[in-house]
Amino acid sequence: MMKRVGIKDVAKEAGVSIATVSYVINNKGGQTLSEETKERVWKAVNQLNYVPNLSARILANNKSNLIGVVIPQTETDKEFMFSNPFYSEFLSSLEYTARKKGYHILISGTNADENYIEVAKKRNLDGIVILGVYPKDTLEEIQNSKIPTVIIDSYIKSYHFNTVGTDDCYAGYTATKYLLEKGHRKIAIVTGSTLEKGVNQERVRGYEDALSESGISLEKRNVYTGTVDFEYGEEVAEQIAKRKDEVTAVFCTADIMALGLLKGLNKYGIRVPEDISIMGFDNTFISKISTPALTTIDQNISIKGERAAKMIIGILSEQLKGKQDYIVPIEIVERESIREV
Amino acid sequence: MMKRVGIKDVAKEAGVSIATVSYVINNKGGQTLSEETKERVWKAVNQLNYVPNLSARILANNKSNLIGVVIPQTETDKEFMFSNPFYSEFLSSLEYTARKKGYHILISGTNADENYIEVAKKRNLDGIVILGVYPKDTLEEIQNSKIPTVIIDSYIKSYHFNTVGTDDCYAGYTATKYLLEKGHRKIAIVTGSTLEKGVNQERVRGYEDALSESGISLEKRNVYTGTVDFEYGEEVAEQIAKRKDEVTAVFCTADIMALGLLKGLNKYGIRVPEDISIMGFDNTFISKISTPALTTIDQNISIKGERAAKMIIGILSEQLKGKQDYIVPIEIVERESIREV
DNA sequence: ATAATCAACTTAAACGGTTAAGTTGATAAA
DNA sequence: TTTATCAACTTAACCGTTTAAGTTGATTAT
Repeated sequence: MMKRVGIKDVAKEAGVSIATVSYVINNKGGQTLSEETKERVWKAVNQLNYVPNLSARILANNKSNLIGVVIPQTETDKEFMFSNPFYSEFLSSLEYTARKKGYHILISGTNADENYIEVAKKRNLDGIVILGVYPKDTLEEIQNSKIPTVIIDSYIKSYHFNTVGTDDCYAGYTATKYLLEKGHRKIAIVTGSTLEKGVNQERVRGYEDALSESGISLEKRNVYTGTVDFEYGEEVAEQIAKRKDEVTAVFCTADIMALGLLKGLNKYGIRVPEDISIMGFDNTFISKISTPALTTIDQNISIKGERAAKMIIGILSEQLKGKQDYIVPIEIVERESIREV
Repeated sequence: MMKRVGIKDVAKEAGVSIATVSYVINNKGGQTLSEETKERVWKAVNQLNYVPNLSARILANNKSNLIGVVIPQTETDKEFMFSNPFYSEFLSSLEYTARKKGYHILISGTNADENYIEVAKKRNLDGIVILGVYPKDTLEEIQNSKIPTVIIDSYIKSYHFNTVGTDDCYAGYTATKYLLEKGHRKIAIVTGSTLEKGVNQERVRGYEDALSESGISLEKRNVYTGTVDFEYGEEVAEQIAKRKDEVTAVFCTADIMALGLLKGLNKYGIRVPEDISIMGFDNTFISKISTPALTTIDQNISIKGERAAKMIIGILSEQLKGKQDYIVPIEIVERESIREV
C-alpha cells in the first residue's frame, strides 16, 4: 500500500512550508498570503490529490465535525433497532442536512456493553442526538458529560437539554377532534405502554381533552395500551371485534399499530372505514400503502431530522445559545380510512 | 469545558511513564509488565475515567476501526435515501455486527459534491461497504483507491471486488417455479428498470428460465418494467386490469411494488388472491402488513448485513484473504397472496 | 537616516497516542 | 568474579495537522 500524501508532500511540491499549506487550505483570514503562493499550493494539492487527514486535524483542533446519533434498541428487536420507518426517515433527513453542512454522522444502537458517552469521548464526537426514552441516570450521565446534546421527542423537563419534538398533546387533540367532527362519538385509542411514556402519554391526554371538550365521558376500556407494533394492533382488533357496536372509530398512536388493527379487523369481517374508522399517527411511507390508505397525523419526520441537525450544528458553531427547543408542526393528512357518520 | 483526561494524567496518577500506560492498556503481549504495575494503571484509568482518544490512536496506528457505508440516493428521493426498508434492515444488522466486533459505522448518502473516497481518506476509514449500482468510472476509482471494499448485490464481474449478494437468478426461478407449481400458467412479472440493472435483470432471467422449463413461451407484454416503488405497482395494476383474464399471477421483483399492485388491483375490484395471485420479493417487514399478507421471497436481509460486516472486518483483520464472495441463501415464505389454481 | 510597520512567509510546539530502542538492576551462567 | 541475560520499565521519535511566535526584507512614517 503506497503511502498517503500528506501536507508535507504538498509543501515540498509547492516549495513552501507546511504551515503555509495549512494556511492556504484553511483560509481563515488570520494570515496574509500572496496570490501567487495560494495558486502554487492549490496546484500542488490537486496534482497530488491531497486530502487532509481529519484524525490529525481533530487532534490539533479538538473538533471532529462528527455527530453521534443514538438509536434505541429494544430487547426483542436487537438486530432491527431502526427498522422502524420513523428512525430511517429521521436519520436520513438528519444525515442529509448534516452532510450539507460538512458534518458526518456516526450511528450507534443503544447497547449495554458500550456506552455512548465513551464513544463520544473516544471518537471526539462534537455532539450527539438522542432518540428514544432512557432511564434517569443515563440522562444524568449525559448531562454531566457536558457533551452538546439534543434529545428528540423527550418530555424530561427537569434536565436542561435541548430538544426537538412534537406537541403530542395537541396532535392527539387534533386527531380526536377530527374524528369528532366527522360525527364519531364512540372513539377508542390504542397506544404505547408506559415504557415509552412521554409521547404516548401526551397523545392520550390530547385525546382525553378533545373528548371532554365535547362532553363525552372517558371510558377506560376504550384505551388500549400495549407495545407499539403491528402485532399489538392485531391483538386489539380481536378485542374490538367483540364489542363492535361500542366503537365507531379508533385513533392509533402509531401507523404501524393502525395497520395491524386494520388487518385484524379485516379478519373479523369488519370493514374500514364502513364499519370502523381508523386514524393513524406518524405518516411514514407505510401509511399510504394499505387499503384503505390511512388518514393520519403527519408529524413531519423529515423536518424533525432537519431541525435536529440544524440545532446541534447551530449549538456547536455557537450560533445558537442557551437552551433550545423546537416544536415541529403537525398536520393531518386525509386519506381513506375515515368516513363521516 | 474542563480538560479531557489523557494518557499523561493516567501516567502521573499511576506513577509510571505514558509508554507503560499504553502497554498495559493495549496488552499486546510484546511487553512484559509486572502484575502490580498493571493493577496500578488500571486503577488510575478507572479513577480518572480515562477513555483513549481514538483520533490520536488512529494517527499513530493508521487504523480507525471505522467502516463507511455508502447508500444510494436517487434524484427524486433526496432526503429519504434509506427510507427503503431494505436499507434500514441491512444497515441495522451490519451496524450491530460491526459494533460487536469493535467497529463503528459511518454512513453517507451518495452525493455529487462529496465523493466517498475522499471521505474514506479524510476519516481514515478502514474499509467501505457499498450498496446500490454505480457507474463504471466510480467503481474504477474505488478500485484504484485500494481501499478495502465489499459491494452488496452487484453484478460487476470485471472488477475483483469482494461481494455479498443473492443468487437472484435462482431466486427469480424459485419464485416463478412456486407459482407454476400452484398451477399458474399466465404469469406476469413486474420489475425495475435497466437503471438498477443487476439484480432485477437476474431475477427476470430466472423467471424466464422457469417459464421455458415448463414449456411456456415468454410473452413480452407480460414483463412490466419501471421504477421500483409503490406507485409503479399501482400503475401496473391499471394495465393488468385491462387484460385480467390474460394473467392469473404476477411476480413482483420487490415487495413495495407488490403492495402497490395489490392496492391498484383492489381499486379495480380485482381480488387477491382469488382473482390474481401475487408473489413478492425481499420480505422486509412491510410484506406482512398488507391484507392479504404477501407470499414472498425472503432474501434474508439481516444475514446479508451480518455477512457484509463480517466480510469487511475479516478482510481488514487479514483473516480473509483473496477475493471474497458470499451468496446469502433465499427462502420462500408463504403467506396469503397466492392461491392454488 | 533611523525606526516602526507590515506583508509574506517559516519555525517549532502542541494535540494524544504508539512503539522501537535504550536503560537499569537483579539473576543466572561461565 | 565477570559476563550475559532478562524482566520491567523509560526515552524519544513519530503519526499529520494547527497555530502562536518568530523572521526577513521591503515600505512607510518621523
